[in-house]
Amino acid sequence: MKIELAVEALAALAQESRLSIFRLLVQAGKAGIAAGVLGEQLGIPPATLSFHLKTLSHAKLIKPRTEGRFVIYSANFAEMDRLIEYLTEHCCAGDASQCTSAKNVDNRNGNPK
Amino acid sequence: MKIELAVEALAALAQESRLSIFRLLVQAGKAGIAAGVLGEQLGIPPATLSFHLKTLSHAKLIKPRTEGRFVIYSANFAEMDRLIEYLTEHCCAGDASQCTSAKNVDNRNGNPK
DNA sequence: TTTACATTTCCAATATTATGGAAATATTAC
DNA sequence: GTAATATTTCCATAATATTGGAAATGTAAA
Repeated sequence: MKIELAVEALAALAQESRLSIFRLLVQAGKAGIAAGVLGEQLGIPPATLSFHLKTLSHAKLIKPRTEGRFVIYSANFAEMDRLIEYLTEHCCAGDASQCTSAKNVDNRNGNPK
Repeated sequence: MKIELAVEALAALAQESRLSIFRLLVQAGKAGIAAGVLGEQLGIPPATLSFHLKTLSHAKLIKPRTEGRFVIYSANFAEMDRLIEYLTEHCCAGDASQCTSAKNVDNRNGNPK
């Protein structure tokens, strides 16, 4: 992943309305949620919602699909994983003992987590 | 984690210089890197660097420690993990089959990853 | 084909963030 | 002390993002 893409994805998530939208979509899974339902649940007016959905879509963090009059959005889990991988890449230069992150601690030597 | 904290952390990372700083520090592990070295490696002037380091510190993504005249910064792995957990919380409502994320697929039933 | 509904685009006002020179502060070496 | 080095604060300028009403667009049901 190039840094420009990572910055765009992070910027897309770095706003309260958009982060709320994204989390609802992550929780909803493949089924997704219609734009109008998102707006109603979060109390965001249509124009503002559309602006935020466009920002998240452009960052590839969510994907729209059309069903009749509705536009259903769902999270792009692959892209989210790529972003997380980018953030943790080469963590502690591959030496887990240099790292306090539980996730990265190799416990075969019996070290405490 | 409260949403305000998550937004602050994401906003801190959503800028090219700061994301570069953070990644260098993640790779450096506990040892960390001095402010001046970061500035030199990334070609960022002192005032600008200090502004960005303050932003990352305030979001608790990095931690400074003083060693003589130097200020050594290191990544806060625990906070990074908390952020990632917040992003992926309740993913697909706990039903991995609703989710295309390899990381979240439970393979005990022999489903393809 | 008219009507209703869902969503997006347009636009202007407002708010927030980034940049870096110069000066101030802090620490160590001489 | 005085000089040298590291980092931060101050500040003005410039750039970018957010908001939501009103109008436009797209879709489907009556």
